[in-house]
Amino acid sequence: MLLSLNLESETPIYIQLRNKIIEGIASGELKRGESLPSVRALAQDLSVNMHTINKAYQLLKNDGFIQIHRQKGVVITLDEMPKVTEEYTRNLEENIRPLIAESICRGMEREEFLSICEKLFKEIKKGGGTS
Amino acid sequence: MLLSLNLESETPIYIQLRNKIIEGIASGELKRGESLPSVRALAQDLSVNMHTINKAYQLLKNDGFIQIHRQKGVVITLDEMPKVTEEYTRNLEENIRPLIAESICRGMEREEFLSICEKLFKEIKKGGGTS
Amino acid sequence: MLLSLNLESETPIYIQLRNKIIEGIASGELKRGESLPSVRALAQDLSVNMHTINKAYQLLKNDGFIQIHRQKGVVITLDEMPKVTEEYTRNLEENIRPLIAESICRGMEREEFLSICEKLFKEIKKGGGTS
Amino acid sequence: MLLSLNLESETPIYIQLRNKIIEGIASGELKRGESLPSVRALAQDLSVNMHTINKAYQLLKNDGFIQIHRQKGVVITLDEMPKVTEEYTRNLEENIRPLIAESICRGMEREEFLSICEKLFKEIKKGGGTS
DNA sequence: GTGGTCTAGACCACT
DNA sequence: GTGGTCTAGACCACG
Repeated sequence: MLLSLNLESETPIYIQLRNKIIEGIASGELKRGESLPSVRALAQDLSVNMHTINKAYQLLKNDGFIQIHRQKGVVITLDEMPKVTEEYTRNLEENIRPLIAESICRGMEREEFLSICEKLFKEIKKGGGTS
Repeated sequence: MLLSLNLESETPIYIQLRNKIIEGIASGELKRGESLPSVRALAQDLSVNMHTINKAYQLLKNDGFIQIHRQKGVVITLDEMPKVTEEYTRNLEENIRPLIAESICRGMEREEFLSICEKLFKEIKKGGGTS
Repeated sequence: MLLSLNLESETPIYIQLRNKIIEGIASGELKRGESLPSVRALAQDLSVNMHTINKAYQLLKNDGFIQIHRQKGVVITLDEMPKVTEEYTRNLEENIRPLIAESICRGMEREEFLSICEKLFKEIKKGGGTS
Repeated sequence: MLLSLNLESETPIYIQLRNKIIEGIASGELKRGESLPSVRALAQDLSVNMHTINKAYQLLKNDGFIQIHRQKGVVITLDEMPKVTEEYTRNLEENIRPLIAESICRGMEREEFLSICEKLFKEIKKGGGTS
């Protein structure tokens, strides 16, 4: 799996990293039990600070996407994937809401918005998208 | 228009404010040419600092949602609202993409995601929503 | 002479006004000895504050473009027009310099810049341009 | 690169700063990818407030002249420099127009004006100029 | 009274 | 140590 970062982005690197890995899981590119590079290795690979990688991994672990074993290293969770909790949905809505509001202001039709979402669904499931 | 802020949120106050105002425009609660409170007045109202309000206003001005009028003060833009530009769409996709990816991981069906979007569309257009 | 103002512009109204009048003189639309509306009349016409008009007139008077008589009112100067002083040139250069610098950065050729200037010269002398 | 400010000038400090940096880019003194001092360092250097420097940097970032890089700090943009857009040209003309109008009033010949521009072009490209 | 500019100093997130 | 956010309070230009 290729991880590309945008160092000028406003999005913190560790969040970008988290998102890429989640996208990898979503696309099926990263399978349950598959192992991820060690903090050190990945840090060197991407030439970013170890702490940054660590932070991303901790986030993913706390959400239950990955497991960190002393010896086996970092692997995509073997347990169940996290579910759609009520909290998650609330959070999701809170994140989408302003995006929809702005789209409305700019005159985007509901259908257009939805079709963008559909497109992204397909793109991600196919493992497409480098962004 | 009632503006409520969440001071404990991770989202910076000025972003929250920006979003609320955009939502107000989207819902039709704020109409073209309608004036917004002065920087100082709003600051006192919300008990936050003048500069924080100003930052939100500057953002909105730069995006073309409001105008800072020499005489009338701050008003919702009388010119055309900003459009759906290519850049906006690109940005929008970049913002939605990780949300969709995570939803997929958590096993949310495409239909469910889309129906949440539809719900939000309705909610906003009706001027609903407390968030 | 039609004076149009842009109330959302960053340029203060009284400066805009000053500039318009100077442009009127440059184009020949306003001739030596011609009279300008009184402060009150113009203020009402443009629906701006009297102080604003006054400020513009004072600027023009101080630079020697107009004369303000108790009885005859405001007229384009009957004396000699102000000249190109050393101070004026220094000032002019200071104003153009950053514009040229930015143009260079953006890859504009010297010829293009000069031709824009030539175009403006013609436009103004013909009394063209509403901007 | 030596940055000198005029604290008594009417031009806000952050604009002066912006202009100096753009001039530095135009002259070639500041090259693509070259890094600028940190907000705090420059603030101390010039004995102005951090926020003032920041404002200048934000302006330059928004226009695409610099990037604020997560690791390297502030650098002259590595991407393409901003171009001569239609909007830029419109703006430029609006800025030059009153300067030309006044020059005409004062009896400056078109040739003289153009030769001043040419002189400035040369001066800037050579990295000259103290202003 | 309005926004624009500037200062001083604080805390936090990120690397 | 970096930029980002926020506060508090001051002065000025504009209308």
